[in-house]
Amino acid sequence: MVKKDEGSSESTQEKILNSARVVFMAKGMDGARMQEIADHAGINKALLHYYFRDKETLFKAVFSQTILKLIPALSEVLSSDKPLLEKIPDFFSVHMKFIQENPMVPQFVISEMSRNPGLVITGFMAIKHGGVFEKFNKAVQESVERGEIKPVDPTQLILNLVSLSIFPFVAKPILKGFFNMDESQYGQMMEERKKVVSQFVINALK
Amino acid sequence: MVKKDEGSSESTQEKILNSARVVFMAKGMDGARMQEIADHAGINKALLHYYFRDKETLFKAVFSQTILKLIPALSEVLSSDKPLLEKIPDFFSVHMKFIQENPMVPQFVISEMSRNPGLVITGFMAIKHGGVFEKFNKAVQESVERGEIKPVDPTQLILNLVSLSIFPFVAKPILKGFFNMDESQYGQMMEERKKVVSQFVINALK
DNA sequence: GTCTATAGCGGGATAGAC
DNA sequence: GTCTATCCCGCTATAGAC
Repeated sequence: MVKKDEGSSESTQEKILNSARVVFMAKGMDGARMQEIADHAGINKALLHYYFRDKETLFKAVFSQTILKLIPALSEVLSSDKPLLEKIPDFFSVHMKFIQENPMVPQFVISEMSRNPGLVITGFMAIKHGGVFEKFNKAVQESVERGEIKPVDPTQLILNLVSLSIFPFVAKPILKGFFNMDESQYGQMMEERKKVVSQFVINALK
Repeated sequence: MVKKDEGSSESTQEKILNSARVVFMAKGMDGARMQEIADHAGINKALLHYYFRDKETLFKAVFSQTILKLIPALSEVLSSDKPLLEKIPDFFSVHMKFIQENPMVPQFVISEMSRNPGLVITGFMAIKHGGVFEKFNKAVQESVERGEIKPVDPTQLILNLVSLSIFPFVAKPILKGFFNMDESQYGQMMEERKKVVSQFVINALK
């Protein structure tokens, strides 16, 4: 809708990818229009097809780029060398910061999952091969053995961490409407939430 | 794709709504095709438009029907008269059971939120006017005063409850792929989760 | 109420000049 | 590499017979 990149120093390819990211995230694969992406990039449709054969190709390029951005944020804290209980606040801090800076990503990933699960799964396999998960499993196990935390299934714990940090962003429009918050009140609540939720999880574990 | 309702005793209107629900949930508003809904209902496109003027009208009918199904499940436990700590397992049991029986609902709601936030927000206002939230607030406050639980922001607590129960369903394809689970293993994990997550929250509160 | 047939157009993709 | 012009299919929606 709005031209953004006129006269910038980005390459055309970069302009297209950035514009496509914005539009795909806002409208999803089906809702997005090649025309709108072209307009946003300040070029025409033909040139879009010159760089990316078709819509599907462009979408996949954007999607894998997005997933590759998400994964380091997910991995970073889980595989650090800190004791488990200190990882928790770090996890929420880093993870929620990433989502605040890329607010459309979780919703985008979740929405496109039902359209093309294979694409998403392939993307997330990258984490697995990094060994992040095994490392975290071991840290939990050792922490239990040292009596620092109650026995807990590491898989369920990760699910809890991710659930608690992602969901409130995904449900943002519902929350804002429901609690009658403006943007700054919502932001304040999410900021508060980083602390609240860390303490919540630590209490549950100790 | 598959005819389902031939010779059934449902009214045509019911057939349409049921088929539309299935197709819209699977493909979203943009991805759904009127032809597919017609096929699924065993009628033709023209008849679809006879009952529902256009696609938007049909979609809204399905959507509000869906929201109205979700809300009682959300409200039921929160506003019961049980002590707070007994509400927790009830909440997860009822809420997760609902989602298991209507697995596409959360993803549907989340996906369509970005397309039309107003529609979703209006739907959820029904809870507010039921006074469910105030009742829960009060229950938390009293429980804190009686020293049964640590002080906690009721809003954040609800967010925690909903996050913990909804997210693993929304992210189902990722989880199945990531942990390499088949359908029955996934189901078993979610069953296990009802207990695990109740205990997790109770530990965090006490 | 239910059907067949078709209008009408939005939008992805391509031809071809520069 | 970038443009204008256009094709053409898919899909919503409607006309009109029964």
